[in-house]
Amino acid sequence: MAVEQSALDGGKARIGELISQLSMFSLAYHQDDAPLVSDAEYDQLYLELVRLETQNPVLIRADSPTQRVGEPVSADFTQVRHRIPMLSLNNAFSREDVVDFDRKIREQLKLSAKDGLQYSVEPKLDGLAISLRYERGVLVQAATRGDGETGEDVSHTIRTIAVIPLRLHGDAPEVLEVRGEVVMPRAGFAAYNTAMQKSGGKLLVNPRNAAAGSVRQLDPKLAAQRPLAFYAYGLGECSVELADSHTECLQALKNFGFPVAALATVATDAAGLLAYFEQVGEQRGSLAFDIDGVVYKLNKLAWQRALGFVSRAPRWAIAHKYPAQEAITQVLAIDVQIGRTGAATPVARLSPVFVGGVTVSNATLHNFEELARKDVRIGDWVVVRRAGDVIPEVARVELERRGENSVEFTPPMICPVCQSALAKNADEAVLRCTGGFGCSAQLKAALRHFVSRRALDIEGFGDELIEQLVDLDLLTDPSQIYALDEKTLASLDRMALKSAKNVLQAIEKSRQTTLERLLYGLGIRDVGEATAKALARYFGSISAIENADLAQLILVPDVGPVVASRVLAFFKQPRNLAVLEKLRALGLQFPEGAPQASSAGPLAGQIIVLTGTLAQLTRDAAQAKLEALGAKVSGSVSKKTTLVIAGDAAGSKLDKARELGVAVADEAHLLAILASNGV
DNA sequence: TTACCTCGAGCTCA
DNA sequence: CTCGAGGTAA
Repeated sequence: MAVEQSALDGGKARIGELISQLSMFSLAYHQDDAPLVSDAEYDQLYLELVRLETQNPVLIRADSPTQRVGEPVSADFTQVRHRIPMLSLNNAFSREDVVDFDRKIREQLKLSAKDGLQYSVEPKLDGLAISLRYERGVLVQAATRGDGETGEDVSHTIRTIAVIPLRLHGDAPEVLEVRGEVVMPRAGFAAYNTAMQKSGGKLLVNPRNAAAGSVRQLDPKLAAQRPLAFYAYGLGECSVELADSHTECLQALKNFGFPVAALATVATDAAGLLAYFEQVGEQRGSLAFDIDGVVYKLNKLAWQRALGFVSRAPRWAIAHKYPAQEAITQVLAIDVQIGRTGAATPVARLSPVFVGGVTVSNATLHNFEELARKDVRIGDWVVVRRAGDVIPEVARVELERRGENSVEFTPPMICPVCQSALAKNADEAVLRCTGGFGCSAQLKAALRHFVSRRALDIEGFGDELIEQLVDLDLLTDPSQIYALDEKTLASLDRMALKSAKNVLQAIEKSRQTTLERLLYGLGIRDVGEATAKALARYFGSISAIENADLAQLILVPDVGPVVASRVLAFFKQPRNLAVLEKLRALGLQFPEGAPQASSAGPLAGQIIVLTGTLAQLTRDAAQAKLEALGAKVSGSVSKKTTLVIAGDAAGSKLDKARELGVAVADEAHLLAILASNGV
C-alpha cells in the first residue's frame, strides 16, 4: 500500500510537470508560431503523459492536453457533412472478378498489358471508417462515415486514441482530411475482456463492434479505456496536392504522423494482386487486427481521376474479400413468417453458433423454392455462412449427417398465424396469406410500418406495444390507434401512467400529418416514400387518387403499369376505404390541395440529367432544388433531355450527351441557374 | 442480421 | 437493475 501510494505520488508529480511543459510548448507553437521543441520531442512527452494517465486514471487532470474534450457530449451526436463523400468500394469475391477489374482498367485507360501500370495494395481492416479533419495542422473534427454524405461528429472519443495526432507533424496544409479505420487490435480486445471477466464487467463480443461501440460512447473517459488503434488509408478534402500516387499519399500521411498499415505495398498486374491476396491471407490469422479482405487501388492519382466513378464507388479501386466464414450447426425448426404483404417466408431456427464474430441463430431461407432446392430439413446439420454482406445464410446441408427418418419440409397450405389459405399469384413465386388485417402477423407488420418514422412517426409506439395491443384485440386496424385512451394503455405491461401519457402525446402529434406520409404509411404495395410523394404531389388529395384510373396513374412521374395497378387494387378494397374513412373520422389531418399535374416554375418542361461528382452540392440536393423549380431530373440521357450537368469525372452519360447533341454545362452553370432563380 | 450505445421509465428490493 | 425503444454500423 505504501509502495503503491508513493508510486502514485511520483506519477502525480510527473504528470503535473508534463502538463505545464506541454501547454507551454503548445502555446508557443500555435499562438507565437515559434516552436520550442521538435515535433518528435513534443509527441514523446505527450505519449508519456498518456501512458501515465492510462496507468493511473485517478490522476487525470481536467487541464491535461489529453482531456481537451474531457466532458461527455450531450444528447445526440451532431451531424457532419463530408465535403468529399466517403464512398464505398465495389467487392471482388473471386479470381475472375480481380482479373476483370484489371482488364477493364487497362481497356479504359487504353493501355496494353505491358504498359507500366501499378496498383497500391493494402489490407482491408475490419473496423469503423472515420474521417479526421485538420485545419492549419490541428485536429478540429472527427466524423463517422454515415451514409457517405453525412456522418456523426465523434471528435470527443476519437481524440482519446493516442496514435491519432492532435497536431500534424511537419508542414501542414491549410486543410487536410484523413480517412482511415478505427480498429480494436486483437491483443487489446483480449486483454480488455480478461480484465472485464475479473471485474465482472460486460464482455465485448467482437473487435469490430467493440471499436464501433467505443467510438459512439458519449463519455470520452470510457472510450479512452478501450484499446483502440487507427490506420490511415486515404484523403478527403486537401488544400494542396500532396502526391502523384496513392503510395506517395500513404507516405505523406506517415510523415504527418499517422499509422499506416505495414502490409501496404504495390503490384503491377492481376497475377500480382492475386499473389498479394494469397500472401496476406496466409498471415491473416497472425495479424494484430481483424481484416476482411485486401484493397487494390490504381496507384497513379491522375489515372484514378481519368476513370472516375460508377454510382457510389470508384472504378479505380476494389475490395477483394476473403471467403465468408462458415460454421456447422443444426436446424432446430423451420418457421414460416408472415410479412406485411402477407408473404410467407421460411426461416431456419438454428442452434446458436458463433461465426464471423457474431452468434447466428436465425437464417432466412428466402422462399419455398429456395428451401426445396437446398433441401433443408428440420434436424439437418447445415453449413452456415456469414459473408461480409452481413446477412447469414444456409450454404448447404451436410447430407452425410442426415438422419434416416428425416422428412422433407412441405410448404404450408394455410397461414400458420391465422389459418387463412395461402395463395400463390400467377406472376410471382411467393405464397401469400389471404387473411389481411384479420391475420395478426399482417396486422402487426402493417402497424409497425404505419407508426414508423418515415410514415406517421409515432414515437414510443414500439414492437412490444403493438404486440400486446393486437393480442388483446385492442387494435384491429391502424385507425384504431387514434381511438386509444390513457386507461387502456396504462393497463398494459411495462406501461404505467407516464409512458401512457407519452405515447398518447406522440399519437396526438401525429394527427397533423401530410398526404405523402399517410400514403406511405398505408402500406400500398410498391408504394415507398418516393412514390408516395409523387402521388401526393400529382393528385393533391386522397379522393383524386381513389378516383384515378390506370391511364391517369401512369401519368405520374415514375409510376408505371405495375405500381398503378397496385394503387388501383388498394383503393378497390372496401376494407382499405373503411380504414381511411375511420382515420378521417378519428381526426387525422392531412392537408389536401389542388393537383400539381402541370408542374409550374421557371424550369417547367426542362429535363435535366446530373452526371459526375458535384463539389458544392450533393446529388440529392441538386435534384431537389431543380425539381423545386419545376424541372424533371432524369437518370439517363435521351433525345428529350434538355440539359446535362457534368460534374467531375463524368462518364458515359457525358459521352451520350455529346453523341445526341444535348447541351452540356458544368456545376458553376448549375449554381448560376439556381442563384438566378433565388435558390 | 447482430452488436453496441443511450435514454427514459418501470420494477424490485432494501 | 432491467427492459423497451430508437439509432448506427458492418
